[in-house]
Amino acid sequence: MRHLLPYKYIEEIAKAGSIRKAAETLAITPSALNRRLLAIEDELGVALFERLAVGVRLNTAGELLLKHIRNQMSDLERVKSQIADLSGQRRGSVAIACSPELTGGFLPGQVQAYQSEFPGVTFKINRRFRIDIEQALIEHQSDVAFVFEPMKLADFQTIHTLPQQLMCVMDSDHPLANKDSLRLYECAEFPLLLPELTWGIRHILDQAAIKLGLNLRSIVQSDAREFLRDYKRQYLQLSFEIPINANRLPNENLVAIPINPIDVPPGNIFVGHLKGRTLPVAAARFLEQVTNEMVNNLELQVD
Amino acid sequence: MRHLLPYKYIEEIAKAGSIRKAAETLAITPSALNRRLLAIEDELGVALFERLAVGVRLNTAGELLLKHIRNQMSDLERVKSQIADLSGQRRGSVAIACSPELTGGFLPGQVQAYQSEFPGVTFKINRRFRIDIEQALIEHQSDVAFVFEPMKLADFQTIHTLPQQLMCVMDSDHPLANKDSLRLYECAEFPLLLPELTWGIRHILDQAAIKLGLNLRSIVQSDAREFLRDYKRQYLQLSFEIPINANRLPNENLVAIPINPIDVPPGNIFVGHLKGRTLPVAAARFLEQVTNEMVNNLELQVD
DNA sequence: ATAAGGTGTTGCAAAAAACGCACCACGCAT
DNA sequence: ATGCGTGGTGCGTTTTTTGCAACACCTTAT
Repeated sequence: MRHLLPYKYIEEIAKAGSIRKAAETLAITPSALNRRLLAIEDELGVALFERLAVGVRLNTAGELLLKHIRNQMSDLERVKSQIADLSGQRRGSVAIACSPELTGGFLPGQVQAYQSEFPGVTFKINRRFRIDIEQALIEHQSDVAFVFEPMKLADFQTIHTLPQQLMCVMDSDHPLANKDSLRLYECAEFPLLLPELTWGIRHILDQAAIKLGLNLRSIVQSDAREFLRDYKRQYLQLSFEIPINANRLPNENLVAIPINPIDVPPGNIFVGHLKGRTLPVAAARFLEQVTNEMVNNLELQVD
Repeated sequence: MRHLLPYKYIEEIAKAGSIRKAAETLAITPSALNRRLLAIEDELGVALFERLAVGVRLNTAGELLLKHIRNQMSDLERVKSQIADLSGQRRGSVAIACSPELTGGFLPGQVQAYQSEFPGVTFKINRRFRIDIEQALIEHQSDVAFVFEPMKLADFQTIHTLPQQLMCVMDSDHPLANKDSLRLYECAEFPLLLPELTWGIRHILDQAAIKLGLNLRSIVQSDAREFLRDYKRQYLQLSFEIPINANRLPNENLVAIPINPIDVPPGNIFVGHLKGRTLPVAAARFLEQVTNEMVNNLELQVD
């Protein structure tokens, strides 16, 4: 939409923190961009940016307007998606923010299932830590979010929650491999493969360890899921997973055993979107599909 | 805001039902307006209007977009009001839709009180029947609404309700004037001054009369409050009022006596705005003031 | 201190977009 | 058939926007 180009300009200037840099990415001259900004500020009667020697920075008024701009642009996308939908075609783009715990297995399968039915819909999946996910929604970088143990829920509209009891993953010939359930102190006696502090799994484990007075010895710590997956276990090392991934273990020699809920309370996967927002058709339908799948197929697995 | 002129154009075309007529009120050539419309439709990839021989009419897609446009414009007004507010100045415009029962007395006093504190704020008061008020909110013609006995509340966000027991108004030397409370059959024996069917007061009275099997004899029926006010009572005529107006009777010779709630249940004044909308600062503050006044001063009067 | 490199801003001429006018094709009522 | 109204279009003109260059200012490195 050409007519709300000024909005895009403001957004870009705010992001770049400099008119000249923004002008470069917008492929126009700094002078032209500057004049448009001045024109808008003149119309509004207030400055939107404060001018620094090194560039510009959003004003309070600017922040207010920028929020409106983002809302407005997203809402226009939603309208366009609705319009496309009523002519029979299902098009659009779904931007997903998800915890690193959820990048594999279930979610890709759901995206694939949706896309096989509606090939016109494109997806963008962004891996975000639990502390960053809400911000991604606020900035309208993502339409929907799948978070394991979110930090905040202030601007988060929860659609569905799925409890996940932590599981311990080990080689099938591990001393603990025959148990039905594990206490945390049993795990603590072995070297561990732990994710970074930014992960929800790690957060739950750390809190439990503090409560129980245990010391978890981390041998290898990584924020790359693939690394932990392909790393060959040795010295009886243990790692941890959540049930939604447990039936898709990378190696057939591995087993996953649930940890006793007395030691480690179950975490929750939160599914939702930005509060107060009406989602585009494609995103809403996808969310519907996923929550249905969770209710019908995943919650039964817990039994 | 010059840059969303296209939105204004679409809105005007939809209202006028013809490009040429819209062009006239917009003070541009039909050709220019037409080309802008075509450009927008081209950008969206869909027609927004269906072309008839006598003009144009909104498409389904057009209705969708128009709703977005109205939302967007209102929200921009809100942002502008917020921006003005944080620079200390309280400016803006408050558009009020209110039932004819509420045009006098209380509401003008409230507007006056607010305006004496914030002279920069302008007001628009639109008298609307109970059946039309919600539509006025939906079309963003009004920011806030004061309705006596609303018809629908589907898109209405209620902020406050104030119960109003109907009162009967008569000359101070009327045979009924000494009573503390009136039964409806007592009133039915005298000629009545009734408002139109579109009024909430009339609706309540009619329903009560049907339930009790009474026949209310209307001598003068009018939808103009001023007429009923200035009309000189004769032949022992009675009229009806709600308590919020009862202490501002136009004539000192008149008295207002409550009707027994057994016969006529109390009606309600609903105060609120469009559901899902964030009001501009001025409108929100005004609403705050009015509801405070209602809670602190009016509800006590009932005792 | 001085020079260099960055920032936002502004005159001015060129380019682009929007506009008004006249005109066309079409549908409907007289 | 004949007006009269409608939306759409080609073309010259006007208005707006853009790009270029230069300016004034500040920060940072020399």
